[in-house]
Amino acid sequence: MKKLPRAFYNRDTITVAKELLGKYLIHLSQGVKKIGKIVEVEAYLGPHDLASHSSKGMTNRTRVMFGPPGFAYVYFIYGMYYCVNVVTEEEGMGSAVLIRAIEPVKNIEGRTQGPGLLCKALQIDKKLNGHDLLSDDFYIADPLTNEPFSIVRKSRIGVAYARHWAKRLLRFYIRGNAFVSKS
DNA sequence: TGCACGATGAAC
DNA sequence: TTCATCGTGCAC
Repeated sequence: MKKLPRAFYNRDTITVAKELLGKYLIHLSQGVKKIGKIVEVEAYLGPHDLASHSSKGMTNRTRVMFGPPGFAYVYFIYGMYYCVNVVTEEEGMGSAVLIRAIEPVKNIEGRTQGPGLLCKALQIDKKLNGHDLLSDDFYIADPLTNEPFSIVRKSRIGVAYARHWAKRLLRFYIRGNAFVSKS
């Protein structure tokens, strides 16, 4: 499968978010190649986006978000789950796309509907924070066959605190896909 | 040094 | 609607 090039990530965050739908997220863990198809994502635009972690500025936690595109930003939340993001746009922009759900393709056990669950199923944890997605053990690739689908655009989940930014339609998912976390 | 609060998920 | 559970950011 063809790994997505750095240039794919170095573009407008909303464009990257939409184009990530249908792509394969691949993690080689303990010799096992786990593959999931991305079916739901959310765009986090940068420091001006009040729902984005980068709105706190560059801190020890958000450092990776402000780094170059095509790297993984993995954070720990609610004392029990990890969430994966893909850094987008030029270095310093603080923008990223949160992967919210995947459809199991290969070697996946457990549920994958939701950012916390998919990380658990793919065995993604803080060790992968700052990992290059052009590496050979954790990356995103084009699927072998592309099936057409339509995209649903909704507001993001769990960001009510972000005032008007909570209303922005920055969540995208594959219409009708059974593995989307919330319709 | 302490504390309030999540880009969640599951149970009640 | 509540709870589990802990790292982070910011107030003191």
